[in-house]
Amino acid sequence: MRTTPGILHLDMDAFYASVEQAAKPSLRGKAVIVGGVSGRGVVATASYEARVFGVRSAMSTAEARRRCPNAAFLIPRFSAYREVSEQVMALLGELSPLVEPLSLDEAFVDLEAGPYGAELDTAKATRLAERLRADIRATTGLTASVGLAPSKLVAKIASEAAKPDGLVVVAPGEERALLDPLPVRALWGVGPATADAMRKVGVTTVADIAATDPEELVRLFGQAHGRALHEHALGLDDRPVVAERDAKSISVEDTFEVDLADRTRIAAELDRLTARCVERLRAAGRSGRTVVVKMRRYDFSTLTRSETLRAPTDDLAVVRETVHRLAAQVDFTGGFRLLGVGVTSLADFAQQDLFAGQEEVEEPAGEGDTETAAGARVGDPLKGDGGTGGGPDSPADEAAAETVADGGTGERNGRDHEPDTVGGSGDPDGPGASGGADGSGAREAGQGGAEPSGTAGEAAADPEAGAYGGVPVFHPGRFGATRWLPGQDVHHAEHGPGWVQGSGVGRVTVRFETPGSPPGRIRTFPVDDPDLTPSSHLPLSPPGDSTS
DNA sequence: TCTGGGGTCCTAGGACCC
DNA sequence: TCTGGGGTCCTAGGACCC
Repeated sequence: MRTTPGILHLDMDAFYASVEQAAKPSLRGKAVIVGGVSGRGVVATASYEARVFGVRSAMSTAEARRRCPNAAFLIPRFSAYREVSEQVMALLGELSPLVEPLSLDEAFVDLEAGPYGAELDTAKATRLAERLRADIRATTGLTASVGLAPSKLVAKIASEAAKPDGLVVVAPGEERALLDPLPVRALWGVGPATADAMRKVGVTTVADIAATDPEELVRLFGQAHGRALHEHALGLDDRPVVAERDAKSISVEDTFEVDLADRTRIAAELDRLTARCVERLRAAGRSGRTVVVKMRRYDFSTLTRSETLRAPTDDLAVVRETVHRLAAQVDFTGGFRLLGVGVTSLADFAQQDLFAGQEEVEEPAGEGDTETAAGARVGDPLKGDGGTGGGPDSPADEAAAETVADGGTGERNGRDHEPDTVGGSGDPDGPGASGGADGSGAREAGQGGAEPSGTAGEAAADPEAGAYGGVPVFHPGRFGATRWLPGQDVHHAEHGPGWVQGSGVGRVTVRFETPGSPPGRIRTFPVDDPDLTPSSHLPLSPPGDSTS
């Protein structure tokens, strides 16, 4: 346990909503709600002005509209948030190389690992935190709350206590004074279900948990959770700050405004999701071995079906076939409100295309060689061992494989009926041919994207923004209709930059203002006005630039 | 007009291996 | 042959977090 409050937790205040207020002068001081704006949307972030009316994160947008009908309801603009986030994370990086981002607006910093680590005491840590908050305000115009404590657990709770725009320092030995009176929900890992179970046995505060027999907690909440709960309630937490974490899964999902019951439509949506998922997989330079399909029914019951391939893949056709095989296992009666496609058991294929065509692929010798991209992608599937005890197996050798090798495991999931599972398009050819197939696969995935745009950052942002609105990003004239989403950045040939305030009945209302301008005025146009185009976000101007 | 999207971690049971 | 313990892999579901 540390003897200084050397762990810092930073949490930006009402982050998305605050960025919107900074970007849109007319919204400053007003209720702003960022999230899904469709019928099934939920609130991502509400400004403090909106919270007065009881609007909270994760509340349905419908409920938020009831509580705060005059708020501005905006779709999230992730590319703008990402830009601000990078500025903030850069400031954290000046304090220590050990920065662990939890999301765009939250991070841990291990101050002891940084340049001030040696001289660190409570007073020094406090000065660093105050300077950080001032720097964040100076460069972004936004406020942040900070917790300083000897552990991650307490630092996070301290930053929560500091909100908004505050700093709370917890010196070693003071942890329990902060924790004891808090409701159990304050502890990390205590959600609605755990809190409910605790209430039933008379445990409502963190002090109550601390006073409970750990064995009782294990009985109620399982080995891992039970133990952690007791330790955390005592303020004990020695988890380190971890800078780089590799993603363990990549997934995409869409909720539909109306439940989908039609098989053809569902298949088409699964294809779209698969393309997005594989696109992101490849963009990350990864490949995955387990494919997951997620389907949520009208009653919110959720089912998942997964299949583990014999080797990792990033091949669109392979993933698509697996997805359809999995979907075929479920009963479509009643339809689905949500469909999702994911890939887990990720492996690195970061160098794949750099060495395509150069790298020798020695199939027989390539036992588990994940360094050789093509070798891993092409050779391993043909090996077909997959750790299940099966023997040699390849698309070309299907019959032989069935009789010779795969004991019970191969049959168990019925995969052997589908020799294409791993081998891609069933191409039994050598590595060279498959390498070529992979190249075209990459192009295919790229073209499948909504907006083939220049940077990886943009490509990543677009699907997110599109998903929130429940429609793809705006395409002029596509399908003969246009849809403008509230909060969206636009540019008008005559009036310049602005943002969509609302649209309907063939008209779209735009407010023309920029981060550095005074509050702007509103104008209304036909939705198909050729002078009006979507645009990328403008950078936030430094505070003080504004004339307002 | 109840309940987004992208993740992580844990549990439990069955199969299989030694 | 009728009884096992430990370990790993796979699958499904669920709690939780931001």
